[in-house]
Amino acid sequence: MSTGEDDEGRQAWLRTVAADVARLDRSSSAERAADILRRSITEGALPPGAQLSEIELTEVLEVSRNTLREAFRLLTHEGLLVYKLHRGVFVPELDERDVVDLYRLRRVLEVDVVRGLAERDPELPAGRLEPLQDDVEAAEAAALADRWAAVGTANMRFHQHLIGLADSARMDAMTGRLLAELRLLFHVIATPQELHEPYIARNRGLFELLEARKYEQAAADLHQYLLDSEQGLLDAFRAR
Amino acid sequence: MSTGEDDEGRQAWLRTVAADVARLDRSSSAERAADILRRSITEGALPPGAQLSEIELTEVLEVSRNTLREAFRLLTHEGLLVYKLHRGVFVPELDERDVVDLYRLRRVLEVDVVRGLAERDPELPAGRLEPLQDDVEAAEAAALADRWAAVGTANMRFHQHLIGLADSARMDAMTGRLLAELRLLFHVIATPQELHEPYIARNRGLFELLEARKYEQAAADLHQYLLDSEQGLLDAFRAR
DNA sequence: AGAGTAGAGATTGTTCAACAATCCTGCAAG
DNA sequence: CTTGCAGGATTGTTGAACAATCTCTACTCT
Repeated sequence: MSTGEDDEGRQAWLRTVAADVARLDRSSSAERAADILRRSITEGALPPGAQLSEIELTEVLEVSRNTLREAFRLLTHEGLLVYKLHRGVFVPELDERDVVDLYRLRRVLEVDVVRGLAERDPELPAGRLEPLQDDVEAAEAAALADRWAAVGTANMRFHQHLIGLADSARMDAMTGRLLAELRLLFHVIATPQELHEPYIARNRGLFELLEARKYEQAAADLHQYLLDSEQGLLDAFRAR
Repeated sequence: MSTGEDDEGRQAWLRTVAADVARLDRSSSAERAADILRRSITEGALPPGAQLSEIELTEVLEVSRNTLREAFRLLTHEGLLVYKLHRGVFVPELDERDVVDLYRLRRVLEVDVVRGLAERDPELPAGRLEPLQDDVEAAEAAALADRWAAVGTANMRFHQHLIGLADSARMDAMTGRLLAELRLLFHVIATPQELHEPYIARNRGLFELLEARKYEQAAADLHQYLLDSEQGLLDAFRAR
């Protein structure tokens, strides 16, 4: 390995490796258990209101009670579980006020990210929008296959990647939480198709505006997009 | 207690009591330990970079290792500690990029809250600004007594209460985290006076604008306020 | 019959002791 | 100066035990 090569590329490579390493030595037991539970919750196997028995789960997940409780704590702070003292952990039951709260934050964060792109457009490396494109196409493909849960997932990832453009670790973390909670809300909806379908095309529209660097219009569109999405969720909620 | 009294006051009272009860049956051990550690960290007794030994702390805090680890998890998700697998927990060392990241979020959230006040001004109950006034006065009093750490605390509370005006549980939680991390940054600053002093008057100015319902101007002021504050922190950082 | 209550059983909160897995230190060898 | 290898220290995880609290049933009293 020669010493005088370009520093920027080397730095980028170092970060990639560091990220890989960090992914490898995941604190295993507790986080592995949390991963499994997280999927069960976001995919709806554990519906809102369900209680998670410690004894039962120690057997299923094959971890000790202490480790399981650490997994609970992890998920608690992601908003996917709530603790009730001396009564156990439950999958939270979100209501319409949570919808309003979540969408308010989504609007603030996402719209700001898109607006902020205008200022730092020059320094934005090429190919930065690729993850967004992949998500759009994944959603379209899933829709054709009538897999509406997968459509919802792809749409979520689209927004997560959108926030990712801001290069803010804290925004990423917050968005992860917000979207996880949103998933919780989706499970009370009977017909996921009409909930997700309209936003496949709108995501593509948004992506194309970003690609064309029309950031201000993209921000305006996104704002209305999120208002509509919120309204749709509220309607579905009241009709349940 | 008569039955026909005004409902709004009663609702408010019920919430107060509920909050008190919730505070009482705090999951005790783990959260109590976390409280102590939190104060030690935010007050600087545990400086950034310090490692927290499990054995040592079990003796000091008089809790078991398992409970202590749960306290660690709590603080980890507040951003006040970081886990390094098989190496222990550490007080994080934030750098200039974190300053930029934190302030970006502060600007987005706080400015949006103030802007949002314009729309819901009518439904805003009287006395809602009182906590802000208290914080302003506390800061002024602490400054007169040359207690600059207390000034910093009061200024922090001012912003926390400002966010509180939005009635968003998630914004409150996020702000709590952001401000806690900010406190971490303050400890690398040698002279807290020049860092906090300018913002006593600016907080009062902001409060008066809010009281006068000049929300748009308040938002603009706050935006610049936070830009200046960020710059001050960055300068102090580079001069360390 | 219905309301209130006491107690049994189940679940969570917390502790302790032990062992496995990993990291850090210092030292020797190349 | 780097590499490889003990040995000691620290963390990760487990299982069992006991205390504290909740829930539900059955009973008593009016």
